Amino acid sequence: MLVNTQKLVYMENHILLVIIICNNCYINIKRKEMMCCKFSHIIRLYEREYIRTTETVPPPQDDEMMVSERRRARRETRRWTCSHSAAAGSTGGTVRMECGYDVDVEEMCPVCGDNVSGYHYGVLTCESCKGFFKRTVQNNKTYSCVENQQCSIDKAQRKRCAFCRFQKCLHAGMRLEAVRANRMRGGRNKFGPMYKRDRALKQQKKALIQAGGFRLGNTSCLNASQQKAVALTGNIHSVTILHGTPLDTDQPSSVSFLLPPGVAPHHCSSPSNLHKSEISKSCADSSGFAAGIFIDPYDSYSRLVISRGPRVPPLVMEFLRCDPDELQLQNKIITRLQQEESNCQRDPNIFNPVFVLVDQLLCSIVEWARTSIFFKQLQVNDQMKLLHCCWSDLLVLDIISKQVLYGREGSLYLVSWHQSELSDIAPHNDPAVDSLTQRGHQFVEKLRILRVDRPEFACIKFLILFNPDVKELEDHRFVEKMQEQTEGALLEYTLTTSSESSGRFTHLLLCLSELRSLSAQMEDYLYSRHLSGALPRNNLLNEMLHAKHSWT
DNA sequence: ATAGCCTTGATT
DNA sequence: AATCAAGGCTAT
Repeated sequence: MLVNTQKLVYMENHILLVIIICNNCYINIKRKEMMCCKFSHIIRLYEREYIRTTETVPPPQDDEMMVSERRRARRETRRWTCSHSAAAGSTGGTVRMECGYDVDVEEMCPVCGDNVSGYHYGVLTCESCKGFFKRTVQNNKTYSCVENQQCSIDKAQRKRCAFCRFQKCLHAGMRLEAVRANRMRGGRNKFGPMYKRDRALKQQKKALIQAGGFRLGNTSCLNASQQKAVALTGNIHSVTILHGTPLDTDQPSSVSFLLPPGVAPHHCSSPSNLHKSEISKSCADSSGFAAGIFIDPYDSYSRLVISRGPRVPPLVMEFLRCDPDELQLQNKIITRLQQEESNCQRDPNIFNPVFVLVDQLLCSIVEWARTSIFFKQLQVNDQMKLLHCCWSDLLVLDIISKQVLYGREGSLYLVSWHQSELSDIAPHNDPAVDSLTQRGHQFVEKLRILRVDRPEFACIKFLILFNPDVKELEDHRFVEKMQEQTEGALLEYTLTTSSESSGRFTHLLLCLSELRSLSAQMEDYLYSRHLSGALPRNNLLNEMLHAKHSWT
């Protein structure tokens, strides 16, 4: 396939990664055509830009390494403190504060506020509460409270009321079943994955706080209550994590059905269905960075922020910020459709607006991915592998989410100012298309009933994008970690918006499986059209189809 | 009884 | 081999 100048001029309005993806295909398919100098020039431009963007973003730190480093620091501090206090003849606790050990608010024991020493019986706690919980459970102790069972438990008073201390342990999430009946030493228990997930959640918060620090100058500008709020979010919840796409048609050759004026998006009643501009505004309201990071429920300003809607976890907020501006997207689609139509005036039969639309959506999806948080840190090879594997899932999700968020029943929302009747769009006799549109329609209805909102769609997009099952990734660990963090963020969000515990989260993951099945069907259909020569050549859709099938 | 440190052993 | 969350030991 030849790259012509017109195509490149057209594409420079879009994204350089599109060209890089084409580049990959050229390497695989027709290496000689890579020698096109204009093309190579743009590749170089992209590479320069890629290096520039990745160099400015610090890589996320390995959470396990951080935990082990912190522990080592604690151990050293403890030793230092002990020797120091022995020499000074004082108790360790106060000296520790003076020795310069960076007291991390996130390391406070949820029971007594002492420094945590690691995960114990399901929760990050201090050594003393670990021992207390163990003794209580192992020896079947029963306590009683001489007051009104509401004793305050802190480091100084934790010995005063064992009853309230134990209650607080249970309330913090410490698990009776983690104390071994057979008293076996060593080894690991079934809570390992839970600890891992909790670490991922904490790491996600840390990454965002660090990112916030870059913009704010220094995290030390947080006040005490803000820091405390950061520390208090993110307890482990006992959840079951389940691990577990269309509407393309043969069209009459005209874009007229897309162009008339008039219908504004609706179905945006939920506070979570904010458009990007609204999200930006909400972010600007909160220290110029992701709203919700520094929320303290006891602070009056934060209460004001909270009262506007559910607390959106910081990572979800970042995902929302990555969402492309819907209006700009629509303008691109219209411009491209008009452009393609005028290009095809001599031969109207070769112009198919739906394929142009799908191709343009694909371009936008790739642009979104390339500029998105974390994804842009990956090497280009990994970016391409991930996109080659998930483009159809993202495409279907994009179309489906538009129907759920902005569409009307019985209509197909394609651009904001016009909703076509399904019957206008799909006058066909192709059973494959019928099946796809029917499945797509049912799926949209299902998601409408579920009231899936923008933050959830944003998370699902990243869950699709960071797929650790993609083979031969150079940085598989990073992708895996991002998937975990995204899952954690989605879980956290659903827990704040839904009363049904982790049920909604599980439900959304099941929807994701359904989406993948739908997208596989769509891809098969598109590929069959591609083989029969019905798809226009020289576009991204073509490249994607080709790339995926040349891999598998 | 408490709590800081040590030992153990499955998992990575 | 390193990790780390269990249980164990023991000075207070």
